[in-house]
Amino acid sequence: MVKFGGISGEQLRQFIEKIERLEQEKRDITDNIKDVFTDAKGQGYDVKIMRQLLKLRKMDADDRAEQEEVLDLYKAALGMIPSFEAQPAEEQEAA
Amino acid sequence: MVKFGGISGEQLRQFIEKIERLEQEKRDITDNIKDVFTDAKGQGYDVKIMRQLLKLRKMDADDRAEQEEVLDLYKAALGMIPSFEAQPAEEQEAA
Amino acid sequence: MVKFGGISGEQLRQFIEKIERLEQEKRDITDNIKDVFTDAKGQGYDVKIMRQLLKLRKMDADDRAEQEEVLDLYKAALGMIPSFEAQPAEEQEAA
Amino acid sequence: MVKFGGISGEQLRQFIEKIERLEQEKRDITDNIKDVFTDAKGQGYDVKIMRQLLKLRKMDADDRAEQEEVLDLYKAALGMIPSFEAQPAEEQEAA
DNA sequence: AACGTTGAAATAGTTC
DNA sequence: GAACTATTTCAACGTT
Repeated sequence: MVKFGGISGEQLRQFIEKIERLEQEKRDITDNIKDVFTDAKGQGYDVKIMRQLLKLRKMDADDRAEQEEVLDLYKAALGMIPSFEAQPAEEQEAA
Repeated sequence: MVKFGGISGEQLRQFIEKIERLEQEKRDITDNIKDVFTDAKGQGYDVKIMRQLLKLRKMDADDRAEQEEVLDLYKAALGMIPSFEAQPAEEQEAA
Repeated sequence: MVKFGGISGEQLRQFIEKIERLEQEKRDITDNIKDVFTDAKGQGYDVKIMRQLLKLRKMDADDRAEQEEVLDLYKAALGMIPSFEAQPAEEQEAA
Repeated sequence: MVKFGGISGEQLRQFIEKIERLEQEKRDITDNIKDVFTDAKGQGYDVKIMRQLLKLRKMDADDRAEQEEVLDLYKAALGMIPSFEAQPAEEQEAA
């Protein structure tokens, strides 16, 4: 049921504005993060590697196992398919 | 179930190569676009302004329908709630 | 203290941990937003419509300045070229 | 008679519209690619792995060497920093 | 040619 | 589990 008029409109407005405030905070934090990366870069650190570090740290043991599983699957998929040599530009004759 | 070897590998290879072909086409088109810009520049046109023209026209063409849709919903949902103005930063004239 | 890199490793660690803290804050805020939606839903409001409201208000707030800027440029660049309409789907009033 | 009118406006319009046509073609191809992925998925293939295959095939030998170099660097960065254990949530046993 | 900026593509997460 | 949205990542572009 959608509420119209009176106190309900006021309530909705408060919800909306609260969310907008929170989203603004989120944006601020995103900017802060960007600043930290910029600082680190200025100190000679490689941002790309930093991102990899963060990603790795974010993974707990379970996720990491899964990740390796995916990697294995990928290797399996690649290695076991005879017609796949991972050379994008070359054709080989069918056996 | 992942398929290995035999006809399945062939099928996968065909999917992959099809995608590679399509991506190549995409790259070709990108190059064509670049060429058009180069031509236009050679004719004395300002590429930067051309890009903004394209952006504007895209907004006009793509977003207008969606925007109006959103607007309709907005009006329906909100138009009757007196305490809600929907223009966060601006005042409109009283009806 | 440490044999590799000394202060550098420490410094990197501080950058990383700072980012992790900020990302945690972001996640917290995301959760807060979710909670607000949940509350609003509990009060009978339609979350989907609320999202569209937010979207519209964002467009109003953020894009208006940029849009006008683009528009000015567009007018400048194009206004004098009679054969160029720039409103692909609509007619404008005759001058 | 203004100097910006006439044939110049026409020419600009042609450039713009040509680009718009090319961009549309690009979008069509993107859609085609999506369709191929959907087909492949329907045949039981894992889209994520397919993307990895494509990425790998895209890399020629040089790029792959560079990639491994990056990986090594990452390992170096990670392994040589004693304060980095890459287990964010766990305590490490004292040495 | 590195740099930051911006726009597109991919991934992850959420809802129905 | 399928679609939609949000977030993150990647690549192109102009700039210095």
